[in-house]
Amino acid sequence: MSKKNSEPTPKNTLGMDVSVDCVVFGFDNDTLKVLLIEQKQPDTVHLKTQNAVPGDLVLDNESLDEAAKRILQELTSLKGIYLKQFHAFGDPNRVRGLKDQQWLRTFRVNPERRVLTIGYYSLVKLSEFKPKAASFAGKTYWVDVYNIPSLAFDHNEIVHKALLMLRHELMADHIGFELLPEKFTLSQLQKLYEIILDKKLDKRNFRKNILRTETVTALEEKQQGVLHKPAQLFTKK
Amino acid sequence: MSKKNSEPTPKNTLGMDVSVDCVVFGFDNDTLKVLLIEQKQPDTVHLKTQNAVPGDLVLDNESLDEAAKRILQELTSLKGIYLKQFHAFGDPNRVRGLKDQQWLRTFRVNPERRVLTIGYYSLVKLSEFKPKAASFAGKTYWVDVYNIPSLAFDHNEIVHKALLMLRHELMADHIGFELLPEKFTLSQLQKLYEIILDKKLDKRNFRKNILRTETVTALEEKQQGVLHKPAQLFTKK
DNA sequence: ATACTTCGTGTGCTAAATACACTTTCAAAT
DNA sequence: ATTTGAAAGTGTATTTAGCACACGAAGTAT
Repeated sequence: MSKKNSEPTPKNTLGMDVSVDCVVFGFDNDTLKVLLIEQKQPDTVHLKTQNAVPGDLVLDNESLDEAAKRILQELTSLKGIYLKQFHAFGDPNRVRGLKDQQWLRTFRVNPERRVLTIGYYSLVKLSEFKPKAASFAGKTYWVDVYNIPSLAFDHNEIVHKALLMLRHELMADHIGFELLPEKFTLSQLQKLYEIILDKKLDKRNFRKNILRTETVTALEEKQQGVLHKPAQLFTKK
Repeated sequence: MSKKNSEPTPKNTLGMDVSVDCVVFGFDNDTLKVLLIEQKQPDTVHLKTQNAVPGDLVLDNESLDEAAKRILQELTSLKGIYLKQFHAFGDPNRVRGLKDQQWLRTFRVNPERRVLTIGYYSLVKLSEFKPKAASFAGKTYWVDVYNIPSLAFDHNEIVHKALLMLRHELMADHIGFELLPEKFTLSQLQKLYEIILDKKLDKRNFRKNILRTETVTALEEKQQGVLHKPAQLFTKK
């Protein structure tokens, strides 16, 4: 085998760890929230814990989409969650914090190995969400997407980009109801849009638009127990 | 160090090879083309060579964007080429062809290692393109994007997705002129749009639109050497 | 001079986007 | 029973963007 002749000089024999990070969005009727986890800390280290977006290494026999689905299901029991790959983050210096390196040294078999992460975002019905203990996480929190604390690694950048991509897709594909309960009113939906897009919308025009796209259908049912005129309920078509 | 207590079971210590594949688009005034390379073949194997999209492993100290830029510059001397990450392809079975595995065995230090690839597309001015010998490539070809032969790995899928993303971005950001010479006529630009979007456009409406977006500026110069009324030349703003 | 070819432009029509305000319906309180 | 509060639900007029359509102008070649 005359490898030498035809072969380009072999490069990068180190390999990388590949992880998937999920920016999980939820909506509580007032604010758009992102799910954070408290990073597990080494027992011996008594620093303040860091928060992060849930993520994990991609297993050897698992596709990226499968990894993302698994991460979500380790945090919650929900099935059929909306999930979308949005960007790969591969800067060689994305892990530069002291705490980040400490964390890697404790929880990774090969802490020196470069880590590439594939960003996904997912849309979750907060009403149905029940946190579960996940192997990679301690406590979980929901925080306002417009007021995110400083996160581990490059997760602030990841969340920011996820929001931009979500805005894009909300306009293009009207996926907003994925964040609402099964049954919802058009006012709820409008408020959701206003918060994600960060601007006020006109009620009548909004309704015309949504009804024209035919992504939702009216139910024969009305809101109950509100102290004003009850709204008609809708569901996704 | 009581690792055992706080640590989730370590997973996936194998690591992956991460590569970047570039779908390079060019335009020759009639067809939208994609740059393919002839994959180097092991000397001892006398099979028909396969074609592929240019790509290479990401080096240890290199970001994804840098890797993409390097791959392009190994094929051509051009600088400042338009480049955009569009998707990560990470199916564990993306390398399933016999030839693909043979190729990996010859040209990769760790041929069994799973390979993840990050897809980029780039827009190149064909007129200025001069192919260069790249370490990872044999000959290079331009082929019609609507008539792509069977490619190595999952590169047919990669090219297809790149085209979809290019269409999206062409509409949103009017990046078409990246495929044309410095100076171009609006008719050339329109033809480019028609070919990328695969549909006919109305001349007057197209001009109104382009001029309204103000992505191009008129030059004080006209086409020369054409056997009809010469068109005004434009350049990107 | 003529023929040939593409360039470059204006208008009317239709559809979509936007701005805007009042009446209705229910529950709660009196 | 009546009133009050609070969001629901609805129509129209105006502006703007999208679309279809045809002909004279400016150059080259003979």
